[in-house]
Amino acid sequence: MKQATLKEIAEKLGISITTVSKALKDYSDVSLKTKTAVISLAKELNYSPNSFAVNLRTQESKTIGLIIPEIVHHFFSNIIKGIITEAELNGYLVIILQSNESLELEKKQVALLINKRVDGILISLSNDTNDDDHLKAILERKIPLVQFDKISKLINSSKVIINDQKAAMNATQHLIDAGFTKIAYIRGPINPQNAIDRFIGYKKALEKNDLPFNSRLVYTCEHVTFEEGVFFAEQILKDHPDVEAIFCTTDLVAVGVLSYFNEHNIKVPEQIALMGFSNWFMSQVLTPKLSTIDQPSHEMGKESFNLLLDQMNCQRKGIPFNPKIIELETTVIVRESTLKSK
Amino acid sequence: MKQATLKEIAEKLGISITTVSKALKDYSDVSLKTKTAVISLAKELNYSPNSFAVNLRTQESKTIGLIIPEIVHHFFSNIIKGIITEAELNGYLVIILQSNESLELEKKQVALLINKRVDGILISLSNDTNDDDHLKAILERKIPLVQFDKISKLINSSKVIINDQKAAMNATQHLIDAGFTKIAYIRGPINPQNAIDRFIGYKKALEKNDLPFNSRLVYTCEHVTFEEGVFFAEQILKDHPDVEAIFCTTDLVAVGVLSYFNEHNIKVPEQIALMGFSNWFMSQVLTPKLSTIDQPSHEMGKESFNLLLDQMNCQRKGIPFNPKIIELETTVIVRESTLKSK
DNA sequence: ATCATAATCGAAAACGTTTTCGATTTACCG
DNA sequence: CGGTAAATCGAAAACGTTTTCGATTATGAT
Repeated sequence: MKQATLKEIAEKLGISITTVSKALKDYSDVSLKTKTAVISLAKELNYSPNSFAVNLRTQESKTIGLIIPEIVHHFFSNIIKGIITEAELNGYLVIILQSNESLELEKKQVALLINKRVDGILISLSNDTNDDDHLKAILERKIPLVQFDKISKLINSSKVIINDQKAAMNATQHLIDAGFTKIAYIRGPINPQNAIDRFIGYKKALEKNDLPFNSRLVYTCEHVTFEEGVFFAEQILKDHPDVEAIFCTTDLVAVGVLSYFNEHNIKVPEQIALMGFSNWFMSQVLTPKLSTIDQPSHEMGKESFNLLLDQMNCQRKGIPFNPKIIELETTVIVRESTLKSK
Repeated sequence: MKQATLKEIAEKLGISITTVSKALKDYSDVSLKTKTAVISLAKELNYSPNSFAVNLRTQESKTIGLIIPEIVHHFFSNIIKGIITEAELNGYLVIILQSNESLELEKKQVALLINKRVDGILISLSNDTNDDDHLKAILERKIPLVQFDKISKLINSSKVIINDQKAAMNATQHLIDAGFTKIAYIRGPINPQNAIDRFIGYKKALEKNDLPFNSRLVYTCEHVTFEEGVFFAEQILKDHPDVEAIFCTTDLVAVGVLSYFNEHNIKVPEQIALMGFSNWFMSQVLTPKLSTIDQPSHEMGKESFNLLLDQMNCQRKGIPFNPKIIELETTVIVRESTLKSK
């Protein structure tokens, strides 16, 4: 049972391919009679256009590429879900690639997507990324591009982000308000913009409250893993036995810290308070429940796709497009791990 | 900066398109001299073949489709990771769709992938799926197909699964060995084969140990959520105050149960033991740590892709292909939630 | 019957590649 | 120098669609 083509329909009906094509696309210069004949035969033969041919002819594939550092990650998988559901609603399919936090792989994947001639690219940069050339290549080819979450400020594309500085400030302020003054910070890697911004937010909150900033209270993750959380928990205790609270760049690291504390009978928050970032599902089922910052991940995915869609539509119509930057709201989620009174 | 084509290269070199194409594909009937000339000019112009044209000509796109019930799910996102990394290594890209546990959407998505003419399809069925027609349509079109995890036995395709019956038997046996006899079971929905098999495994383990099977000890999830775990925890306590252990069809549900117990000061495992299934990451950081069954999710993704690859290769060469079924090993992970002695 | 207009259709080019097969050129040997 | 084999090249078809533009037919008014 081979796939039917326009040619077959045309031959069976004794008309031209052109007319069949036009009938199916409801052109006004086809008579009602032939239209209905074509449509019914097409249905009968279970015709559907050969997308390879359509792609070649129209120079677009209704397919976009998505490059993400890591899929097995509550925050990112939520974003993916937001993107692909929104894409499907708008007739687009999504090719997903995982850069594995490697710049090298990320560059290969960008090249791959350019060669595949996807209609647009969505990207969140890897922790390793300290270089723009591959993103510039996208812009040069005039391929619509949206960056989200981990972005490069220098690239003039649409972006969907949160205000990481403000969010980290709010988190730190919450700790201060809850009565903690000696607050250690486990920060993200040196490259990502959001790790930089969150660190600035932490510092600014201290300044604002006339608390001293001590760089020895800051620990830097390379890979942002559970294991690093465990490791730094021990380290912090050794370096600063009098630390009152720990703020982590992301929930996964906080869970590592908590795991170490639970293992060593250190009471959270009685002895040390703990604050995460991202509101992973698991943070609400831990003992104690983890205070954190909620990021609207699903919405971030949805907005990212819609910005890309806008740009792709402009592209098709030849209308100039001005990149937009969307900043989504975050909220402090207060749970048990930062409540001194308890 | 438009993309270079074979035609442009041919014109600049004063040779035919044919020769350019053959030179780039290292045909033996092109002289070394023209080969090097073509290759160097191609590199200079940054030539890469137009994939739309290649697809049309070769009738394949080096793209496969993946339909999965839910992305935000530790088990499934691990599978996805396994699939896309293995696919990329073999020169394939992956279009991911999420059926949202809905049969209707799953059918639409299968139709979408068929129309897109992907080279192959990987699918894990939704909980709603109690009907085969869309899968049959895939087979009829001779599109390579691999089912994994949640499969339909009636469809003659390759499959990658675990032995759910055995795994659930082992889990139940572990509970019995640990000294629990009155064991409630929170099972998965009625349709999925793996939910059926796990239930059978639970029953068989009871029989084997001459323990009575009581259908009132079995609770059925519709959506397999955290909330259902919470709900059934309360229900079970009400219905069977003397229950000794609860075995859950998946970790997420077990976490719901545990959450309810923690909230109501019911000690696990001292008062009631708790066993999950799937070994989600979070199960090891809960208090108490959750005993569970480990499923090799990453490997499941990898094997699934490789089975599909075998079939796609046979397809291309016209070699007949016999569907294979791979059964991966599971292991019981004993942690705190089932250790009576503690 | 004539002509203008509207309605309907189809030829053909184009998208860019791959591959078959025939044509041409070169090399070599007697 | 003639002839054969080997080396090198290119014309053309094919993949299936979309769209332009010219051709044909039908319609209606005069």
